[in-house]
Amino acid sequence: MAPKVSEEHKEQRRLSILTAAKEIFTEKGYEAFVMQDVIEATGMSRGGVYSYFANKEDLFISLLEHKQQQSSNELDTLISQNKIWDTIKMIVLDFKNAEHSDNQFAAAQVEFNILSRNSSNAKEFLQRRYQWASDFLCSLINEGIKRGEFSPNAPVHHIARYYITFFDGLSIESIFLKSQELNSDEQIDLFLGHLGSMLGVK
Amino acid sequence: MAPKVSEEHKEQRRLSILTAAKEIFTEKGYEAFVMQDVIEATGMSRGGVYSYFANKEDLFISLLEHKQQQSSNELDTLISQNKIWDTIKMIVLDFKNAEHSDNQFAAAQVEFNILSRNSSNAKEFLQRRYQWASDFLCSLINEGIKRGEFSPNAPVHHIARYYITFFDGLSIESIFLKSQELNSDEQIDLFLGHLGSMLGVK
DNA sequence: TATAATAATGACATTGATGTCGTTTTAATT
DNA sequence: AATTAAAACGACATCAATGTCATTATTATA
Repeated sequence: MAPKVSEEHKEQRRLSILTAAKEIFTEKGYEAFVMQDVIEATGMSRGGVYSYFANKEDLFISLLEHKQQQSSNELDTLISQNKIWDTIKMIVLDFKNAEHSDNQFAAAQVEFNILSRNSSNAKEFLQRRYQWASDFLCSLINEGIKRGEFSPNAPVHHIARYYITFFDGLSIESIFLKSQELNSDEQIDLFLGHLGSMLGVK
Repeated sequence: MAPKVSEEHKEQRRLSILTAAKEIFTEKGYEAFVMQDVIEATGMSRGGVYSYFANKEDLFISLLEHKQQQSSNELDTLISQNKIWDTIKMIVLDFKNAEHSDNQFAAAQVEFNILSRNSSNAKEFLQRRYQWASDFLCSLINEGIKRGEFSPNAPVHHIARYYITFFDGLSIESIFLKSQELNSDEQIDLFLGHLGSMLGVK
């Protein structure tokens, strides 16, 4: 006559699956991840997990959406309190100091991008996500222009995409190279120089 | 008392497997490729194919080695007949005009890079290969310096790696985006500008 | 033409992951 | 305490791919 548990409880469950999944995706990457892992990690049953997420793809997309929501909020406050160029530098340099696990998860994401190219669901999601990232960067740059910090010498959306490309490239390579073989720090410095000159930072 | 067939014949067979495999890797990507595909495409038997290549990984690595040998020769003549900067521009701009299938194969390569991060065999191969590419670019730049074409404002090997990173990034993105969504042409132009300025082209 | 070495075949055992579904358990309501 | 809606369980059928190996076919030599 009544639902067995509260919405809250279900949300809790969902979250605990997502949390466990994130850890496993980070550790093993996307392809190697199997549902069994999440079943063991949460202690739930096969059917239980499947009642929350239809499959691995659904699980991963939900995870990305969840993360996106979080970081979106954080960024808003960051921007309101700092110069745009300082914010950008902060984000970029964060990549240098990122936890190993952050890089590992970024790798899993790249892997997902690639492996999902034949899934129309995932592809649509990825295109939206790319668009979102690109738009976000554009709006960041435009805000900088409005505030008089930048006068770019290339179309804003090209700069934004160049930015994304560079970090996608770095993400892949960090998968199979140690950061000193890759010279990622130095590459990031070079990139930051180019970014500054494209934006015409004053 | 005699081997059944000539070395030539075996080499021929090997080559025909590689050729078929390349086409399939291009079409389907690395992960989706299964040995059955190559068996059907060549008309050989399962055991036959396996007697030439131990598994998918072995097949793909052999394919890359074969390709590398080919392009290495082509490049040598290119360099001897042109200015280094013109050669570099040619290579970069080739990316713009590349056949769709070339991009597709590049995507399969990126996929291989990522999926093979837990295979020590493949990882070692990839590290060697990255080193080779990086060294090749370095020697290209150094030749340019010797000829008085360049005076770079950053360490040569950082420039080389930056180059590789950019194209790796572009390869990934071209997997799930059309080139006009990606603005790959414009990104390449931006990149070429940065490359020119890093190299101090005269 | 016989034979010996080996290339080529394809059926098969094995593995591992997936998603489903009939059953059992649980807890909110009466 | 009894009822009942639905949450959770886990055994299972299914599928797809892998690599092996006993058998068969082939061809260069004797």
